[in-house]
Amino acid sequence: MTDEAATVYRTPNPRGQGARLRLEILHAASRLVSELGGEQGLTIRGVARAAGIAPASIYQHFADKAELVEGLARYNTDRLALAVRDAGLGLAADPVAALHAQLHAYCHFALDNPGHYRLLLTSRSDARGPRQSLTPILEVVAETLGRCEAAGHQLRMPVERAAVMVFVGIHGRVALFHSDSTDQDTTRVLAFADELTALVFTVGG
Amino acid sequence: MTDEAATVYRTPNPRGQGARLRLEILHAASRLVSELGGEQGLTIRGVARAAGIAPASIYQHFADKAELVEGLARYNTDRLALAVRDAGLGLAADPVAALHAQLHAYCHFALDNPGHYRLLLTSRSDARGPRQSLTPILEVVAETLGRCEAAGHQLRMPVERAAVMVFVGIHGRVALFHSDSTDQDTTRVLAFADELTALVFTVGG
DNA sequence: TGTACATCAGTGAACGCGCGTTCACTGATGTAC
DNA sequence: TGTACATCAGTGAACGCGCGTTCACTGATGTAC
Repeated sequence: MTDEAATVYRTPNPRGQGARLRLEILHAASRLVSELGGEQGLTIRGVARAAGIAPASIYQHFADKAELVEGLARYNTDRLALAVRDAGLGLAADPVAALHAQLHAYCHFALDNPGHYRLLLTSRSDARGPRQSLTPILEVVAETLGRCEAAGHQLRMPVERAAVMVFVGIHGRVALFHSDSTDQDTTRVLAFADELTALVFTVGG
Repeated sequence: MTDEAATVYRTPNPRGQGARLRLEILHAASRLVSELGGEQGLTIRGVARAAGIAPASIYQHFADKAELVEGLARYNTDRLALAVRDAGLGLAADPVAALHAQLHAYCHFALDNPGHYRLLLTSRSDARGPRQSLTPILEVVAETLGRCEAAGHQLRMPVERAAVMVFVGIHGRVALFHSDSTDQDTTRVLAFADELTALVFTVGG
């Protein structure tokens, strides 16, 4: 019997380690969101199946489905923000390089995790919308742009506007990439990001 | 009994006019997509309720749910393409004005019909993706940009690239608008479109 | 050291629901003879 | 002009399904006395 294991009780986590299952659930849900390409079709029962547990077990860690989805969105927003921040770290000396690295990191996350990207832009967590959750990233970009300007790279508009410009444009490009299965050339998305970035400076580069 | 009417047969369309119901179904579904803000939650039974008919009646006009959704996407893509085309019509003398009018028309459609916009960008009609369906619009924009260039407004890049740039950027802005209930100032989206358009020219305007 | 008990991690079975789809039907209207 | 029949627009009732959620439970492990 190949699926005998499935009918057998999962060996419980040691006492006090119940929170481990919470992470396992989030991982399983993440996997599912990746496979499904979004929130649509994501079900409590499906997550339970993917995690190898009983559906009821999920309710020990999430009050309901909405809370699970919200937890998932938050989890992945944090991952994305970290990736962008980290990308600029060793490049304080060359702010333009840092800017490109950060934007490329953003693109890579979005391209490698279509389902999650869609989820964190779609999900309407009651209190804070996606804009709220993406604001930290915008601020990082704005700050880097500011350092570019200070280093003598003249902008065609105020720093904040430029940050929105670049960010929003890249978002559009990524969204189009996701919705068109024909256009699967990652490098073209990165090229677009570079090209758009060049536009906000008076001299491209 | 208030809902007596609901339990009564709809008076059938005259013979040969059965196709009318197809349109009524599409209209009802459109209304629903607007209310729901997207494809999610759109059901055959819900459409039937909204149209005041029996669920089974839908199958006379659409083979299954997928075909209904595809018909809906096509219907609205056509509406959008027409709106953009029309916006530039009386403005052959001033291509820059035509460009702005077209892009504003695009924004207005997207802002006024969030559900439809989401739908036509999300829906994966088996054969042609959204890119295919949006291509005509891109071509209209490219053509107008070409006329701008011919009229002496110098572009910072080839016409096709500029069209993609503007189009994709606006799409990003609109998408962000939709996903952030805080940011409901339509004029800012239009301003963004203008600002982005200015960027692809050597001198803004 | 023993034992009763509380706590913890996790489960099986059931609930009511709305869904997509199918099928044999109804009743009105046109057509052939 | 009458009548049998085909066609058309649309329907009611039922199907099987997977869903979210609840509830009383199981069995292991720690704690109090």
